[in-house]
Amino acid sequence: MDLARELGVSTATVSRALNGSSRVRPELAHRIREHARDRGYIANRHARALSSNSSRAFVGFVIPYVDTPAYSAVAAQCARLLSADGTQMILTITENDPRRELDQLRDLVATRVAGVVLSPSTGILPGTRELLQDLPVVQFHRGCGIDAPGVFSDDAALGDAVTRLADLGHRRIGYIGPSRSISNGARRLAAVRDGAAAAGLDPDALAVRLLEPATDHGAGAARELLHRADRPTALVVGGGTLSLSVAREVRSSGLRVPGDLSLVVYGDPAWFALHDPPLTVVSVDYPELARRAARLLVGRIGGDGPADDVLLTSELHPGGSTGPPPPGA
Amino acid sequence: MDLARELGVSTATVSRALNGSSRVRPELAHRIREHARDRGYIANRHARALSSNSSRAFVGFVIPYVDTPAYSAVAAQCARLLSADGTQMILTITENDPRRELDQLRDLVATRVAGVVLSPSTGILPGTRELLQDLPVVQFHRGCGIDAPGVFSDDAALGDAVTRLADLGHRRIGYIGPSRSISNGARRLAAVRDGAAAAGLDPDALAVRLLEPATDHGAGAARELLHRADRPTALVVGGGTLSLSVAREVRSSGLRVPGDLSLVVYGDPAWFALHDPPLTVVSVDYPELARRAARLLVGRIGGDGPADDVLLTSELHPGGSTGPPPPGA
DNA sequence: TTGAAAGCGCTAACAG
DNA sequence: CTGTTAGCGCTTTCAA
Repeated sequence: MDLARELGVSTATVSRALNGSSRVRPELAHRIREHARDRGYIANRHARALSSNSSRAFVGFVIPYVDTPAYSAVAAQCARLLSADGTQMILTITENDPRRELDQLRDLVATRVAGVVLSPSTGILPGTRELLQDLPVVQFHRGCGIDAPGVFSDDAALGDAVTRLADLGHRRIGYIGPSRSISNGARRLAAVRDGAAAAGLDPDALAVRLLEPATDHGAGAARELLHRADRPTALVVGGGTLSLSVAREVRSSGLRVPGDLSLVVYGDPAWFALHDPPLTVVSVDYPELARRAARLLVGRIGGDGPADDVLLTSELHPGGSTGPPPPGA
Repeated sequence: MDLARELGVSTATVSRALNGSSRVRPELAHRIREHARDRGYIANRHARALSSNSSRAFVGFVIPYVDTPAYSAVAAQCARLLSADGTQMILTITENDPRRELDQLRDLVATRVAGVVLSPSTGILPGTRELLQDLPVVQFHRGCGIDAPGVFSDDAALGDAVTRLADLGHRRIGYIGPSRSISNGARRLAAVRDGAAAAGLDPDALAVRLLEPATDHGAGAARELLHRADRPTALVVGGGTLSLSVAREVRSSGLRVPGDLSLVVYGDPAWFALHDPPLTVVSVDYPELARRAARLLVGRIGGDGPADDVLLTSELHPGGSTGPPPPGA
């Protein structure tokens, strides 16, 4: 209104000029924009959102944690990509608590977000499911059973790792990974079992330890496995945070890697290269995962038809931590 | 309006009931809330923000990156703490680009955020400074010259590290850290120099290499230092990402740690414990940093008077990567 | 091409 | 305690 008054035009014209409508005389539009800039005018997004009820001004990004490479990399990328569109990303941490998840989702609906990127918590609530139904959603990293596309890692490289270990002669292979109650836990375990089967090993003969997220850091499971009489000659880990603690536990067990024990971990090869020898790592291209998620969300918001899941190929990044089993075993 | 009609009351009463005003008959209030819940009513935050012009519905969180432990941990904590208040955190990545920073800040002003947590980019723009003036701001990790409190690490442990190395007998100490153009780069260099001086060493005799953020990963600087005729017998690194690449470079140089070279890095001890021997690490309590930042911001928003900077004590986490210099040196 | 005016969904005086 | 009503700052018909 101020601008309109000062320039002797109507608010409608100002609005049109500022929004780049072609239905205003270019010269006038230019003058208005100039004046707005000089005055340091910044349009109120709330008013805008309230008025034109359809906008992609905000999206939600709902994840269990962010202080983990997987999530932080993707959060960063998404915020970056979306901001280019003028879309603001509201970051929300569930800590894997279904109750929080629901509350936060409700808050996001309250700000009428255009869509949501979601990495669901473990025990997703019915109310949450309901909210999600009338919202463009992209699942990411983990899935819950809702009808929305998602971007995931195929985690096939975990299977490759097992196959390769079996080919090296390992017969007692251990696997420590996230619980099956998370979708990616189930997927990773399946990959590992497939890998064993592919090499002619009985999947049920694997020494498997599945852990609830953030409950335990895997050190206990590793210790237990490594102190058994028939301890595995190779250990595969299916989670980033788990990998760190398992690697530490292996170190403190005094076993030599790969002499006594072959070790394959999950996460960022750059960090696991600190280990001596550099660890063999199953990794995913997180920035790419993020790009796909962002693109998918934009598509959903844009009203594109039903989209397919994106399954990114995981990679087995060879290090020096795998070798033949020790002679005695 | 729907709720009001359906219950035969006015919108004002509904609003009051939903906002927990005491000026409505408890029984009625209860009935209204119940009905709202059943209908799945979720109040529009934009309308709310527009109407009651003062709200802490949104805050901005503006940082150069988030896929780095320092920032991701703090982002997570802040989002967590603020969401307890019903405040939504808009995450924004500048990539250390002043232009983006300004744009994003302008967008945040457009959504009338109650305040901003900011880790300024290197060459902050005048326009940015101006925007920041009439906004509750908390600086974090880095500072720019604006009049706003901040939370930082004191980085004094970097100085302790140098002192300790000098006490072990090291005379040629190298330092690789972030450029002085970032405030924490300057602070860390100062800490290192102080540490040298405290041990009776000439600060100017340190072999210092300062790097622009994200331009170079420190490997080059490390290589150069380690291949000099009078190569340092100890190396201190003043940045998390730098530490990783320097550690790798040291590894590939073939020098033994700490036999040939003592090494002190910066970051999360848990990760650097992967190295053999575990590296000595200068670390900061990031969750605590986040808590302080969140608390400070809430204070600012609440209109508390001028607040002081928070300087968190950094810690020297001893590993096995420091020892006396090699006999010959 | 421009203007007048009616909302968007809520809160907050101001009355009663 | 409750209702009426006037905005909050925009966008968007509908006319001109």
